[in-house]
Amino acid sequence: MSSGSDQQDIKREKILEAAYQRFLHYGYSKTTMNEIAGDLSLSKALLYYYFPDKSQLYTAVMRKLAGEYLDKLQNKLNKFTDLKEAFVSQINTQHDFIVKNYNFFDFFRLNEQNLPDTIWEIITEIHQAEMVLLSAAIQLEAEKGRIKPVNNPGEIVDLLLYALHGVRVSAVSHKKVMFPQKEHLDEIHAKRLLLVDIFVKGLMY
Amino acid sequence: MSSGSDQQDIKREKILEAAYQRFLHYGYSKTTMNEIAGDLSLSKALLYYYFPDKSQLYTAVMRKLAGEYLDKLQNKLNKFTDLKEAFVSQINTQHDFIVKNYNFFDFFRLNEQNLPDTIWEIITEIHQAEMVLLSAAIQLEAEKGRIKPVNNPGEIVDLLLYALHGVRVSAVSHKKVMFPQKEHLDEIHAKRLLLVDIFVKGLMY
DNA sequence: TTTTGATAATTTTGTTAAAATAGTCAGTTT
DNA sequence: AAACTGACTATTTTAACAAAATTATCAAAA
Repeated sequence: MSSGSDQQDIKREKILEAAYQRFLHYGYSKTTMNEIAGDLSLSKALLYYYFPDKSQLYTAVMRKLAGEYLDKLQNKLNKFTDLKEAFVSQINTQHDFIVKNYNFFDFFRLNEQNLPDTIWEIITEIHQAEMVLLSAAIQLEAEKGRIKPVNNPGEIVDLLLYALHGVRVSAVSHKKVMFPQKEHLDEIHAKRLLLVDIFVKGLMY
Repeated sequence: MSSGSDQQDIKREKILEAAYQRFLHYGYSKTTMNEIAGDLSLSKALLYYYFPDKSQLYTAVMRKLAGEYLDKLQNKLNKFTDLKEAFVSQINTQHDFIVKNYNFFDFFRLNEQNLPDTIWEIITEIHQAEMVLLSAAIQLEAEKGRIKPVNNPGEIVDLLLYALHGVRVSAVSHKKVMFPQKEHLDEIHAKRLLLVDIFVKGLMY
């Protein structure tokens, strides 16, 4: 990382920030490279000096957000006292993250099926980081004897994360896909808390 | 239902069957009304005598399938001995149903976002029927004192069904949407069994 | 009442041209 | 040399249109 000069890193950050604001307000497809350059009073060509193309600029922003998200998650998980608390932290942190950056993910809602591979890589990275953190939490809880011994914590975490992912808004607007509507986020959040509650009890003796 | 003559009903059934075969092999968009008519050596116009339009023909087939699915589910759920068994029945029956009719749902995979309302109505009907059956199972189990008393069984069933719905194939092919790939169905099925196992335990004392 | 051939209406597909935007590069500035 | 730009090219998106395929209708026949 950061093989360039400090000056370069600072400019890179500025571009990232300007791009983030644009993507957050207008989404990927309604943001042009010209506009981002204009916001910074730079030429478009300079953007290409710092980033190979538009999608990799978007990806870089996404990567930054992911880093911030994981940092926050890690901080919270450093001081959990029981497993449920750990899972709840995950849900809450993710909820806040989604709410805050909702419009940024327009890109996801539109492309749905065929997101670029780089995006999937980041999603996978996040998923794996969560796996590590939460698996450790399970392990610890098992060692303390508060839940049944688990031979494969990763499998359990994986299952829970996917189950949580599936918790979408109920019958009325059954028409759900991978990305929920903004109005439903709180309802989803509540359901997830309930699921975690039941799930954790299911892991106990 | 069936306000027409027996003859009419028989013909209707034949059309439904021919349409089902076509949809199963080629999916909705690659099936033309001419082809269905051709399979039965009828004129296309006759299809419109029996069904108002193509999408309602598809819907009628779907409705029939849904009926068969729910019948099977109801039969199994009539003789469950504990709650886990009931949930497992649901998973198994649904799994068989999806495997058998996989190609029929091409329509779903393609349209994804904007399925016609009639389709959503059927999905909602199925969901509600499942809710009734499984809620009753929970109620019964609670009365027998095998799980904690539940003030709102529907909420629990709803949660489980959505959680199960979210159980998709893991990290590698993270690229999943509402409809899983055929090769992954068995893996998903196994995960769902595990989830039900934990979930049911979580409902116990 | 059931069925059809002929025909109308609509949707899909393919073509093209224009506009918008992404992306490149020779050359200038610091 | 590193940071930067204006002018350029390449690619993608959009709109307009015609042709083809398909859905849907209907008057008349069986």
